[in-house]
Amino acid sequence: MANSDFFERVYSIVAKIPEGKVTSYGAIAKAIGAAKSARTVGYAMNACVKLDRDLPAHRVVNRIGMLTGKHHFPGQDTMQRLLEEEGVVVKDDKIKNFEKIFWQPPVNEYFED
DNA sequence: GTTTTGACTAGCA
DNA sequence: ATGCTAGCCAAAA
Repeated sequence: MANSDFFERVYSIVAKIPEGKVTSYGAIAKAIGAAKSARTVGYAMNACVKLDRDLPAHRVVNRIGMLTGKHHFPGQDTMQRLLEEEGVVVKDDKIKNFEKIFWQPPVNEYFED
């Protein structure tokens, strides 16, 4: 199917992140059946910007909820601003109540194999 | 082909 | 608790 590419799998999950919620690279990696590929997930996100994807990359942070990828956005504070616009509280480059607004991506059966 | 890189994570000092 | 090291995987050079 269209998700044959690793990037497409990542994009499929990221695109499903509810507004006002966030998730981690590791969670996404696990959801697509590549729990060890958390780094590669971030790699895909960097590529997604170049591809002009409408993915909510600002909702994806590392496992502790820190905005590690903020420097990759057009503006240095763009990521945080986008999050705050959705109601996500960000403090010192870290998401407040991270565990509260954490969104666990559903593991699609198509990704299991 | 091999090497480098990176928006990660878990473990250890 | 904070900081560093090593392991991990996929794409780009």
